[in-house]
Amino acid sequence: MDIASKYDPSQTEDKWYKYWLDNKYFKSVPDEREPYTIVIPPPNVTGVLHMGHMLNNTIQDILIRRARMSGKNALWVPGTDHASIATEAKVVNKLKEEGIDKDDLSRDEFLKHAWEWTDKHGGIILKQLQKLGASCDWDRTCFTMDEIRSKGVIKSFVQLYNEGLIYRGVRMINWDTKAQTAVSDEEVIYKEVQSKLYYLRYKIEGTDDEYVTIATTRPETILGDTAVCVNPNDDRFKHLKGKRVLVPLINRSVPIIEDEYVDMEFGTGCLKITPAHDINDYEIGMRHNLESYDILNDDGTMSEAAQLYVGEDRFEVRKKIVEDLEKAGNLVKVEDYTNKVGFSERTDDVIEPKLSTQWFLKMKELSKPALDAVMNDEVVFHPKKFKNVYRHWMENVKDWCISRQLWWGHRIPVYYLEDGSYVVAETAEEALQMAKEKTGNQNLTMDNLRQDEDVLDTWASSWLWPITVFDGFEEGNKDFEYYYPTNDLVTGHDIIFFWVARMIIAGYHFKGKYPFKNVYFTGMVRDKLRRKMSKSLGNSPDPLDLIAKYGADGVRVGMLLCSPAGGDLLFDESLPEQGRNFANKIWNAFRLVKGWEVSSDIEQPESAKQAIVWFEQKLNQTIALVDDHFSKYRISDALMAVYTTFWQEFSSWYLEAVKPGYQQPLDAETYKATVEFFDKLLRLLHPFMPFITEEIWHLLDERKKGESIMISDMPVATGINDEVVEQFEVAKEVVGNVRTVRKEKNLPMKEQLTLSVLSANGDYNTMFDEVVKKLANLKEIAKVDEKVAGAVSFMVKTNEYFIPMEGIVDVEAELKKLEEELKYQQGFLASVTKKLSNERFVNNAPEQVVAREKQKQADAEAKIKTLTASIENLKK
RNA sequence: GGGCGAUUAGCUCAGUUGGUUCAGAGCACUUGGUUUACACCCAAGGGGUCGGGGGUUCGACUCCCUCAUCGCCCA
Repeated sequence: MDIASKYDPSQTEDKWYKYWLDNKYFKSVPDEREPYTIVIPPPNVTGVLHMGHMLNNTIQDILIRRARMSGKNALWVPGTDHASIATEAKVVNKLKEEGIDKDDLSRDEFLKHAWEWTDKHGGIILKQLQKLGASCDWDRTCFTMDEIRSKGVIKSFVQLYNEGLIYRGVRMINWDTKAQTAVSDEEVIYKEVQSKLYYLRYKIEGTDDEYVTIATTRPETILGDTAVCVNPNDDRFKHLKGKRVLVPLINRSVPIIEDEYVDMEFGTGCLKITPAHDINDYEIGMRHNLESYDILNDDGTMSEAAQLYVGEDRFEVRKKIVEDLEKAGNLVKVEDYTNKVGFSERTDDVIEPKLSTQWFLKMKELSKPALDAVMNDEVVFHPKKFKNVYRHWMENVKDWCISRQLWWGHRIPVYYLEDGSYVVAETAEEALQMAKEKTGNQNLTMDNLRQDEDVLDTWASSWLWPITVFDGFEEGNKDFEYYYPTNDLVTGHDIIFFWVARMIIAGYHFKGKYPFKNVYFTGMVRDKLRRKMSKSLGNSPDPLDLIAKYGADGVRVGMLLCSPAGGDLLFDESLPEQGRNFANKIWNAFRLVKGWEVSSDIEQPESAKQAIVWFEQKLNQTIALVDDHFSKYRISDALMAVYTTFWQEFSSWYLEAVKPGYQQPLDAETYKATVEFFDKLLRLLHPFMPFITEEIWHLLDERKKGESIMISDMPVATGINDEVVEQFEVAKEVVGNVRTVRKEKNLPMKEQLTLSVLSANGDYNTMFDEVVKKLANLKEIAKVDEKVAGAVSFMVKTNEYFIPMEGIVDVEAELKKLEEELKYQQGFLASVTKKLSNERFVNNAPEQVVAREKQKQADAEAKIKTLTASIENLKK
């Protein structure tokens, strides 16, 4: 058989993905098996795949494939998110490029454009996931704005409203002037910026030349000032009590008030109060019954209430007003200042705190069960450290502003009557019925009702995701009953509040049960310089290019090799390269095995028998280790365990040990065992590297039509004999020592040597002698009763080994080596003896530990005896 | 300003209830090796006072305090 010496992923990946799809292996329907479910964190419908998705979905696929091979009914539900503000912004931009202004469109016209855009670009990202090998049940693909999901969102709103948890109110919210909508606290990103601190003086009313000086970073907001505030404990301002000052330029008379909120150390100790445009000022305003002037329009220009600069942009006004204040003699000084300013996560607009009428969800009571669930590990976080972060947020949770002044989203199911009152209903028809009952007027028609213009926050649909993907708001839904709660959620820790916390809240509130049992938080993918990967920095490789270059398996391995749960992953192309190299290693191991001529006429060599005895145990040990890692969600460690087992143990030790001589056939028994080992290793590897394992699995042995490694059984450990594994480690050490001697003494590998062994306590174990002979290229291993003269020696455990050198032994070098070893052993013995002569150690330490120390002591003593004798011998 | 976390080999990180002279892995590096699966390879090797200081303990990379540096989240 002619097999290429390099593995070529492009020849296999699409082929096998199609095969899996054709055979419907990803599909899941409820049956008698135990379910294992993951719901995908839905990517933005118009988004493109980035490295974060790669990491995330690789992990999900690994979990799903492993569960599927372990006898579970595994279901991975895919889908996309309508991403209200992000998508709307994209559509607005696209229309602008076409010369269309959103303001000129009706709601319906705009939505038509948005749907067209969604249909065109939506789902590209899911196609990209298929390249990665994602084994999602694509027939179940959901969209947060499709019919079923929308119905669930509306139902949940109505329910929460009826429970008294949703209210409408005027509150200070975060206003995005670009998107012209409110955004939630979580959508505001605080960034440090270089700005100026302006010191402005306000004339005290009724005086000619007395002033108070305040400091502000936002001088344009003085037009909305309704007070100046000092700390009541501040002696400097006692004389101002009860007086009033005049706001510069507009000469509005405002009171001087006292509030402990004011930091006496900051600025001048005098604070201007603008209740309409600062959250703290707002609260002070509430306490002191201050007036409030909203000086900004929704687009960020000055409003009529500002009196001056009406219609001009807030940042332009900032420059102008400083000049005007200077002219008017109110500007005292300007200092450089670094402060933190809130920016919109989506539009990067500077957020304006603004008073606005919005819909809110009361969170305090709602979050209680969700907080408890995580604290007592009913929902388990991996890694645990995120429990603290979660608790902190949940204990300080604020009401959630759920309305957005956008069109792309779920329209709020609130219907206003002409008198300003409203009804809340799932449909317009129901709303009309309720309105009729409410007013007693049976003649009302739809025309008398006006639905709220706003839509809901995107997360108000995604927080229901684990429920709505199974249509869980329908009573008695079989799918929901079978698959819910789901098992694992895999997501970035950056959306712990946006999404994870709220899903848990929704799970308990609507279904009385957690939505998922485990949460695996991935880190952020960063570049080598620890910068977040982003489009604007251009530091993110295109995942599809990477797949083309290194293969999906290679990229998957690369993502995982360096991604502990919750820790950031510093991405570098050397990672997928390492993954690709590993794939090639597997390929060549296969090439070797497949290239052997197999004969049932020859006897199985003793060395092969021994190697098989060992590897069977070694493999068992690895299987158990991998199980253990998975049970603790140490997925990188699990991969590393299989990686080293395949590369070091299987390829470098086992295959070398059973390999026949050049152009010699292999006996049938060894071949059979080798193929079985290979098969098990492939199955262990399959969740990590689905494509190459499927390819080789089919080439390795006869397979029936429709068979696949992805539905084969995950190997299970069947009792490990540690003694065998340990003994082989000794054999490895002997081989390694012989190799070192060869190198040091320039003995070619081809030259057969004789190894003599002197066993101190007669416990020399011959279990793997034949393997040692083969791998070290030895004529024989001879047992001797006394030291061999004129030989190079080394020790493994308490046995001393000799390689005769026929007169070319460098006595000085040998002596030096032995004396170094002796010194080390003496130091070791000293430390052990010290420990053992410490009564408190012997009395306090566990028995096992003491016994181990005693064994160490005995071994060291034996070694020292041997070494001393050898040195004496050499000196003769 | 509040909180969380990190600091271990040149780099990225493990080190799982404190117990082998336990300081480890991968990559990188050095040296040697190719007619006999793979140079995307094989073999051998160098390299760290576990951020500094203090404490608890028979025993500390591991627990406590403190300082320094860095990162993240929140206001």
